[in-house]
Formats: sequence, structure tokens, C-alpha cells
Amino acid sequence: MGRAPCCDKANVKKGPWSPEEDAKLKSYIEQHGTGGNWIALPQKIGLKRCGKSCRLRWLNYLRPNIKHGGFSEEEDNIICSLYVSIGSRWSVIAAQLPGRTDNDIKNYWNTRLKKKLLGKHRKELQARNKGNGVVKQENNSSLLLQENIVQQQPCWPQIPAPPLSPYISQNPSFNDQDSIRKLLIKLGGRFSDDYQPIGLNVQFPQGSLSSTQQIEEEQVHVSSSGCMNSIGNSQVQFGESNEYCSELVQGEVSFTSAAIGEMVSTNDYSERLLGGLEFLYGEEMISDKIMGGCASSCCGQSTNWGETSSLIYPPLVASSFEGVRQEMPRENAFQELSYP
DNA sequence: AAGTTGGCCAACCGCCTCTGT
DNA sequence: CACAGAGGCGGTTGGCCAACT
Repeated sequence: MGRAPCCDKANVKKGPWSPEEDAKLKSYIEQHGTGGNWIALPQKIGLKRCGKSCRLRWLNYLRPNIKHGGFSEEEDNIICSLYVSIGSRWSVIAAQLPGRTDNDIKNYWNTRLKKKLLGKHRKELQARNKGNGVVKQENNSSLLLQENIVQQQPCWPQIPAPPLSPYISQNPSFNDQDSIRKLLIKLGGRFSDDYQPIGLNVQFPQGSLSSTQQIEEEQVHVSSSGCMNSIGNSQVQFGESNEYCSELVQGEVSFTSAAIGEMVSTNDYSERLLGGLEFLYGEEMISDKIMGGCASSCCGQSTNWGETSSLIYPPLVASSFEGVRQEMPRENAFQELSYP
């Protein structure tokens, strides 16, 4: 038995809204507000619509100061950055773009941004294959995986969100701490043991995404990140997300769409990274076949922290964000995470 | 000119979370 | 604490329209 429907489906009109319906709904809400009860609202004003439908119509179309279409480059970047960081939390992303609705952003992502990034990725793959004079067999699985990067969660696999408060330290959520260590060691990271509960200092260097020389020379140094220190200590804490997100939306930790394209298009980070990724991908995934697919597409030639951190961080941030989300009233969740 | 295809977007659906009792 | 109802969210669908054959 399913749950009872929110309204009498038989007596409810579906489909596009007429101008009359719009006018009724708009004028009522402007005069009286929603009354805190969407379900009862359509009856009050004589609309044969589901309350949810009214809410959606108001939020996505009738509400004042709604912008439709014409996304700017800056908005593109914000959307991409946030998508890379938190995934398809459209409402959270929308909260950072005044006048935009989650539905709009979702549609925009699905119809344009996703393709934009994927198109760039494919072009670069072709160019690379041509340039190397090597025709790699691009089997189906690898292509599928590459597309998944853009179609689903960007660079990292979904890890079940731990049922933790970000400020309550509990047992580690990852099962295989050795793998975590291995991963971090392979990345060449240096992790201090002291936990300093301040904002993340990780910077993603601009313009260094494809610099392999720099990669080899640069010392990777992670300074005082709550998440990373905790991992280094095998104590996964999900804190510091406030600071992270606040930096994120302020642009210190952000990706341009070009950078994201770069992230999904560069090639061989695999040897250095995948050995430690069993805990994320599972043993089976770390096969030659996948190394040529997911590995090459996920994150690229990155071995300096600026690049690999985008690999390491997202799951953690996403996880911590889950924690925050669970802890906070939904309305406030990201507002508190963003601008101070 | 007619038919087909693909893109876009508004709206719906069903699940999850929150809140009040 | 448990439950029910409402709100909120993300995924998906379906219709419209323009471009293409």
C-alpha cells in the first residue's frame, strides 16, 4: 500500500497553466501569502489544481524577480563549481543564484552545460589520440564511464553519507583505512597530525591543471584541513564544511567550466591514484580496462595537490555536507554555509 | 511541403524530510 | 516517541517548436 495522495487526483487539473489560473494564484498570494498551507490554497481560490502544483508554479514561474534563460558565463561557472562540489543539489545551487530556480538550473545543466563539458572532453580526447599517433581502443565501458562523469556525479563515486553531525566525532566511516592511507601516500601528500579547526587552506592553483612538470616538482602540502587531517589520522571527521563551502562560493575554491572540462579530459593519473582507490571503487573496478576509462577521464594528469584535491575532497565535502544538511533546517542549510 | 529528429522547458511523480500533535 | 500530513527536492516525462532531411 502506498501513501495517500496529497490531493484528489480525479478532480485535479493537470498540464499547462492558463493565464487565468496564473492570475488567480498570483493575485491571491500577493494579497494573502500562501497561508502556510499549499494543499488548502487551491480550494480557497477556486483552482482545480493540486497544492503542490500551485507551489511549483509559484516558485518556478510566478514568483517576483524570476529570471529565465540567458545564463551568464559567471553563472555557468558557479553552477559547475557547485555541481562538482555537491552534486545535483539544485536547490542549494539555486540558492546561490538570485532569481534562478532549481528547476531552471537543473534543466540548464541537463540540456546545455552537461553537453558543453562532454563535447569539450570528446574533442580533446580525439585531439590527444591523433596527436599521440596512438589509437587506443575506446571500448564501450570506458566511454560509458566517461559520460558518467558528466552525466552523474562528476568526479567521485557516491559514498553513502555517514549519519554524522559535522561536529560530532565518531568512528571512521570508511572501512578500509589502509586504502585511504595508501591513496594519500601515493598522492605524495604530507599531512600534519595536528588538527586545527580552521577553514580549509587548500587552494586549487589556477592555470596549473595541465602542467605535468610542475606536478613532478611541486611538493604537495596540505595544511590544516579538518577533513584531510582527520583522514591522515584515520579519524574521519566531517567538520569544516562551513568554511569550505563559504570559500567555495566566494570563488577561492572554484572551477571554471574550462577547468572542469580539463578535469574530465586529462589522462593518466591512474597509476598514482587508483592503487589507493579500492575503498572507493572496489577491487573489480581497478582493472586495466577501467584504468583506461574511468581513470583517464576522471581527473587527469594531476598529481599536484591542486588537482588531486578535487578528487579527494568532493566525497568528503559531499559527505560532510550531508551531515550539515541533516543537522540544519533545510532552509538555512546553505545560507549558513555561504556568505558570512 | 511533409515527415522526422532533437532540443528545450514546464510540469508531474514519488520519495524523503520536517513539523506539529 | 510515534505518527500523520505538509513541504521540499530531484528525477523524469511529455508537449511544443525549430531545424533538418
